[in-house]
Amino acid sequence: MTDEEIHLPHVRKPVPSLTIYDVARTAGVSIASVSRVLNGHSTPRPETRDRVLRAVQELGFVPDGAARALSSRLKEVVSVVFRRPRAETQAADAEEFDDEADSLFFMDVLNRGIEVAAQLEGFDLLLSSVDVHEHSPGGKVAKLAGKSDGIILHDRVLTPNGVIRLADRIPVVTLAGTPTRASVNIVGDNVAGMRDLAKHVLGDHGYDSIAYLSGHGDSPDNLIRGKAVREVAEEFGLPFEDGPNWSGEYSAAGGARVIRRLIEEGRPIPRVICCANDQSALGVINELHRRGYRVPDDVAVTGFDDISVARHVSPSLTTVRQPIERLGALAFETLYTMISGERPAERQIVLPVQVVQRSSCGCRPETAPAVGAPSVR
Amino acid sequence: MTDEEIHLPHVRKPVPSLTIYDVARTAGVSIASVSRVLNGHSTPRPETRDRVLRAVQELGFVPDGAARALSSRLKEVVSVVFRRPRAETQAADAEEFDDEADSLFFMDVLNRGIEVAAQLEGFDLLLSSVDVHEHSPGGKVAKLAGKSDGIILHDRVLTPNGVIRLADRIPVVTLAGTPTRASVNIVGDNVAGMRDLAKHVLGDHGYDSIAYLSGHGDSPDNLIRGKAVREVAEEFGLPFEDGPNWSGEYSAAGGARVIRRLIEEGRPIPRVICCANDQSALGVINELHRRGYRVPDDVAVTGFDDISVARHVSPSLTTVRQPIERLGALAFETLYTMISGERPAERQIVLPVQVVQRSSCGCRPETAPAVGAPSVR
DNA sequence: AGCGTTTCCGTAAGCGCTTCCCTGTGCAGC
DNA sequence: GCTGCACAGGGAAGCGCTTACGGAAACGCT
Repeated sequence: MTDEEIHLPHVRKPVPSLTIYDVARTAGVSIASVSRVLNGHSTPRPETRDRVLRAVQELGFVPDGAARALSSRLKEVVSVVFRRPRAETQAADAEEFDDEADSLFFMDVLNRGIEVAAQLEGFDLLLSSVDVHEHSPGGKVAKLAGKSDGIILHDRVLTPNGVIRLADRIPVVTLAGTPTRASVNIVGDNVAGMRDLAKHVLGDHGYDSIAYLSGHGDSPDNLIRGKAVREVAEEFGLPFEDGPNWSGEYSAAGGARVIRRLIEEGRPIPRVICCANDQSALGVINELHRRGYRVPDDVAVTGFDDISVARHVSPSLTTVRQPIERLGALAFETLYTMISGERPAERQIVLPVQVVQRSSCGCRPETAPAVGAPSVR
Repeated sequence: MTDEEIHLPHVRKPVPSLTIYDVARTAGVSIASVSRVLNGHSTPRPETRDRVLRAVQELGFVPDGAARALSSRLKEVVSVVFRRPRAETQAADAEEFDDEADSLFFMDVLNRGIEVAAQLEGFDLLLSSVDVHEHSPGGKVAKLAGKSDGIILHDRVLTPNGVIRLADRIPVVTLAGTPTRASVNIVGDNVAGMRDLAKHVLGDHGYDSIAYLSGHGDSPDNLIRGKAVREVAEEFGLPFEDGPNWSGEYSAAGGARVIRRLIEEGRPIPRVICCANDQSALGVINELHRRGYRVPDDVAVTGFDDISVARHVSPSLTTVRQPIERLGALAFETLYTMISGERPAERQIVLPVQVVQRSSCGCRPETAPAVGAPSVR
């Protein structure tokens, strides 16, 4: 008689999972009452209420989200879409993969901000990435539209036209993108932040040359930041560099690569390197150290974002703090009002940012109290 | 007569979004045929097929996920739940918040691994965090169960009993947790990894004392790692320290705090500090530098996980590489087989890890003037 | 007591899909 | 020309819930 699992036929749901009918039966009421109790509507009599709740408790009932969504026309889900560097986890070159992957750090924090804000309204996040080489991410994103009440698009997921088309079907908010007639864009104040930072290094420190190590070429944030640095350099009448040779792709490996090539080709290193984000600044600093350059004594380096490790490295990183989580939260909140049927007040919301002066620009001596910097070298 | 929107009563969906009926009408077929075409079932005639696809294209139709899920009993969604340090984004102390938040780095990478694997099967991730102070996360998690086909639980979300209760209703996989009779646990080989690492610093380098800077007290990973270090220390007959004074809470700030107190209280610093993860190791190293200690010359420090920044800091961090993304992918794959109705082969899957020797243990001279491979070893 | 209100709750109609079942058509075989 | 069969595709049921509607019960008032 020991015949466990002889050949049970690949079933979906062996247990026909309990429904609201089961609860109704157990409680001796109608399904309508169960629903009302569960949703706190139209205050049922306390006694009925108790009966239902007891039945729910006893059976361990959890209402099916799909059925609720279908019926109430609200899924309580918003999708978040971002671009991911590589298609496969099992990429051949794991090292390379990791390096690319770390450019996602910023997004992770952003997503967390969205998530926390969403929880407050009882919404959950449907997270989805599209491959950076995906030709038409439109299809994938459309599928998500079917699973959610609204969509938050990170940088560079869809073209402005794609965004418009999507936004006709479902509320859309973009992060660090560009606003369209149908979607709202949320962004940090790149111009003010980068200008302040550039003015600080050029003005306060008086360095005599500067470069912008760029992020992804098609990222609006990147373009704007680079332009800001250039403009400040011109205002100061100082030499400025950027372009294809200065493409750090937002990653530590990318930043290091730029420096490596620079040195190998014997080109001069500018006195200041303004990086598009913190990750690439980390790579730059590390590579400079490797080659025997001192930061900030020989070269000053700055970042952007103020990710948490920025203050835990030596030299600690001078950067521009973006209210990352707040950006995410605001994205959700905006989307939420759109889902509720209101039309958003503005097409774009710009959040203030703030220069954070640490050591890598030359502001603070590295090892404050004691022995000379044992860190760097 | 200019009475635009006199007082339209807060509608949900002004546009009664198109349905499969609209497509059917446009294509001149029945909804059954549309459904069949869309799902590739029972090969309809090419001509019909084209008509339908053209209609879909023309209208920009996207099937409603909730309706599909309700009908087909498959949501194509898995939930991922993790603990989040603080409740509110707008926490008063932003600095503090960030520090806590960076302990989430590991999870983000893990989640990415899950996500990529899920995409391969057409599944999406429903991301949800529970507050670390939440008393009974069971309710929140139960709600998620209603929205998904399976659940992946990070470290310390539910008690083993809670996991069992949940796993009776829906497939559950835990990450770095403990296996139960109904759920599967996926974990890196903490014991082997930590033992190898400890043997390396104690054996190969011959250091004479060691401490374990712990992570969260109730994290299984943390407990096991600490135990491994202790055992190796005992095998070598060397002094070992851990305990409440050595609680780094997995964060850079936590690691720094431990060192700060240690120094302020004038207690001796062990020759080696094995940290529970990379983040806290970063904090430790930074604080040691601040106080004038050299790493690895005065104190050797190691991490765990091999997050990407580990090789972009100076000194680069000796650590144990976990196949983080692979862990996540495996979690999904396992969950997927469970959702498909198969029972998992094992209650627990342990993935191999690997010691990565860099500078912070004393292995490599810091400023390598060389050009070549800055990578692993 | 009689009537109008209000409250509570059951009935049933969907929500937008998938899929079973069955009809209608075209075609091969006799 | 008739029967039998394969197959494309339509009708309709049903997934598990919310909610409009309306009946019954309970209450307040004259």
